[in-house]
Amino acid sequence: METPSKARRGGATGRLRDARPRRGTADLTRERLVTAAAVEFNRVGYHGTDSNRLARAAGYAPATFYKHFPDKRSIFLAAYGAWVTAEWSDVERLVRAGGSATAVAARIVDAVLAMHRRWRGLRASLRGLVAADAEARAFYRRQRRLQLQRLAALRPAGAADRSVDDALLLFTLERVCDAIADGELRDLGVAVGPALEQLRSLLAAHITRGGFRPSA
Amino acid sequence: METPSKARRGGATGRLRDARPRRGTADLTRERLVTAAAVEFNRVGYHGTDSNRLARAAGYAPATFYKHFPDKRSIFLAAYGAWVTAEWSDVERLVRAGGSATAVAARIVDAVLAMHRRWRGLRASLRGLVAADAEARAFYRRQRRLQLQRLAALRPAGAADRSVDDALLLFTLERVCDAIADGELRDLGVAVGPALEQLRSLLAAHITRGGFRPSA
Amino acid sequence: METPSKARRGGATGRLRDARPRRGTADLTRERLVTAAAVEFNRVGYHGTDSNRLARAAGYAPATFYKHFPDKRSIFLAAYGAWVTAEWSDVERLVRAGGSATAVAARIVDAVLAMHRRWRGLRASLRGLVAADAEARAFYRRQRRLQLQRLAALRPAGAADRSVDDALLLFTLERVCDAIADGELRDLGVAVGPALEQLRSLLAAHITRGGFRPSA
Amino acid sequence: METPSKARRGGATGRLRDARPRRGTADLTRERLVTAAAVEFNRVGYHGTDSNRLARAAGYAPATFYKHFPDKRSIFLAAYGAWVTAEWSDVERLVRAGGSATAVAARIVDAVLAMHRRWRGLRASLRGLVAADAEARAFYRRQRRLQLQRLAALRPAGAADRSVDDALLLFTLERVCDAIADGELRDLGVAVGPALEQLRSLLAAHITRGGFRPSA
DNA sequence: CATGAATGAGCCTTCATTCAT
DNA sequence: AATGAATGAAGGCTCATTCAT
Repeated sequence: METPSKARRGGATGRLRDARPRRGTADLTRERLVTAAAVEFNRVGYHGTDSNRLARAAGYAPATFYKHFPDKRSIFLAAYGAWVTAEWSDVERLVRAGGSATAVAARIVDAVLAMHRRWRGLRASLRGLVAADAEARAFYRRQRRLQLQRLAALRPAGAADRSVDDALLLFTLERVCDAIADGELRDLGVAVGPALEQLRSLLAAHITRGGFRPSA
Repeated sequence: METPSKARRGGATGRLRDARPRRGTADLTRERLVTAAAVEFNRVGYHGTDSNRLARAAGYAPATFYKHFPDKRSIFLAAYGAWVTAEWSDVERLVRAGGSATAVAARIVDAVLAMHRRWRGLRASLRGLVAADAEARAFYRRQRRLQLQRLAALRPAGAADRSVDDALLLFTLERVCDAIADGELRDLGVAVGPALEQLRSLLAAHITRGGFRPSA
Repeated sequence: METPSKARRGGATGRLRDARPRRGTADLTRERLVTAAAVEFNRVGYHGTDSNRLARAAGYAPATFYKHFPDKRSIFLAAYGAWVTAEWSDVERLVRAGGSATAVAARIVDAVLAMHRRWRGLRASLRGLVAADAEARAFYRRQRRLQLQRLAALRPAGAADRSVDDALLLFTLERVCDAIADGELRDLGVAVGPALEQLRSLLAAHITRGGFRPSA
Repeated sequence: METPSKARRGGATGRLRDARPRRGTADLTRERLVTAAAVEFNRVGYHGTDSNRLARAAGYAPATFYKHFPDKRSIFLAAYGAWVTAEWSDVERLVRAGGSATAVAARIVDAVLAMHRRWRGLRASLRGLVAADAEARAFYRRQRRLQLQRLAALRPAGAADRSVDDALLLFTLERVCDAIADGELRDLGVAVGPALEQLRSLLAAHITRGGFRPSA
């Protein structure tokens, strides 16, 4: 909803020259802005850049930015939304790929950790913004509720409600992956390998218990 | 209450114990600044105030702030440091008070949660700053290492090393208390009571296992 | 005259040649800023104004200043650079106008003195800045080297090198004109007329000796 | 008048301990302040320090500074006054030492250049302040008039007035020594040796012409 | 659709200076 | 005589945001 991640290339005005990405469709422009912003935020943090630079990073002028987003926070949340979407696409793909609970769990944990590592700057900024800004906080929690729904959707139709366990699982997974990605665990002298292993078995147990796929 | 700089001129009759002496010692001023800043940060967040306002909130002029702190981040970290110290004084007092592992655990969890609730704004700002600022991050992790040491000091002299478990305990305790204090759990539809109960038994088990008091 | 930002809204009837167009080109804005700054510095000195006032004096808001100059020193040096350019345009024009060495010398001295008188505040600030600031000093000396080159360029192609004499001449001319413009000579009881006469014959002799024009 | 350079040591309150220079006579304190300020100004320039630091450099508290000087400018001018006095003591001593005009001239030029070299930071600040501040300018010119009087006093009683030549001489000597001390000449590619030689013969000629000593 | 020059509010910081002791 | 904590005015600079084209 917030993040148009579908590729759209052809519809530009057939001009061949003019290297700069000007005069595309509104959606294409918006997408470029979000993508560039995600990279920028990840690199220097939310407060480490400004809307003029974000626009320039995507190849546009400052005012163009405000044609597509009401403010800086808004594009950040769009970037985060896209990030969550991408992460869940990964997860759902891995679930669909099938295999034993242990195998699926391991793949998911690895994928999630990879996403947290690659985008740890973005995620750190997210935590900062969520801490400081009510609207960002609301958006963040809305995203998490959506995640719970996606998780529930993975289960058979008539399965019992497991939202509490799901929540704690999400919560733990996210927090520990952040801690590993940021080097927080290492700084405390806690070995990463065992912690990861624990995450994997936690997830495997969860799958086995409630099983979030109808069939193997 | 705001700034008592006027309205107190005439009464310079050699009174010794006057209320709020303006020309106090440097230490007293610093302490006042930190205290006022903690309240202010807790109320409006790190980015919600500025050094001039912090000074005024303590009853001083802008320049006074910079006589005591090199910058805004610095006073924030001082405030957080004081907060951690206060929390641990509580914890250590409760440990010394004695009682069954269950009783001690319950008291500690309640005290920690109370501190997180009372100062949830401060803690949210801390997370934001830690996410954005390398020096704040370093300070934060140094504080946590100190906490591990304090925790270890509570155990009998020759006890085995349990730093990994300690770390995960601290981590969980802190994170869950933040989540409860911020209403994050509630927003996800997770009941607070059971979560708390789980925290208490986690801590009780930890005490029983490694026992952090020499005598029961 | 100060800041025409209000009171000019309605008349947007497609007039082409409007007075003082606000949204002009960057170059025009920059030029306006430099011009206004030169006047301002000349009037109240480098430390007598600030970047906000300089912007306002040119009819702009504070931030506009920083779109064109990184700092206050920078615009000052730009203003001084423009001043030097203007002075040398005068000098070169007078040289091209031709006449006897004596006549040319007299005209040049008069022109230079006029420039020093008109801009004595600017020049005094220059000396102050050069005394205090390493970068300003470097800029100033670079300017003087350029002057030496311009002077050399006035001579016939194969003429012998006279850079030492040129330097001393520039040096003397500048310093005495400053002293006269500032009233320094007068304050010492030294008559200005004779001093000027001496400058003129110094310059005339220099012209005759090395002759800085190919043809009389 | 402005600068008490006479040594005064004994009159302190006979205490032996207490390393800090507290509770001396007012004159002694003032002298310490001026001396420390001269060194400080010379090192970091007028705008490179502040009155608090000047006080600390002399071993006193900020308020003490203002017990002895009305403002920062004032102590700077006192320091400069002391500098001029010291320079002229040198010059007069060298004149009294006797010898040929050439020898005396050489010694004086060397002494003056040494003073300019040693205190080039102080002198640069002086030029900056004189450029910016009317009162500093007035003080500076008063000092130069005093110099003219001292110069005149070196001549036989009934000698003719030579104030114009004296002024130009002082002017040239000062300016060229500043230029050499600051490396300005060198930067223009002008050799220092010849320039100095020229200064010496200028001065020697001046001595011979008007002779500022009655007898050798 | 895109532009880019322009903005004004406001933050962080410094400094010359004072006052109660 | 000396202190040192305290000041308030102001200056340099940034940033999210807008407007006329």
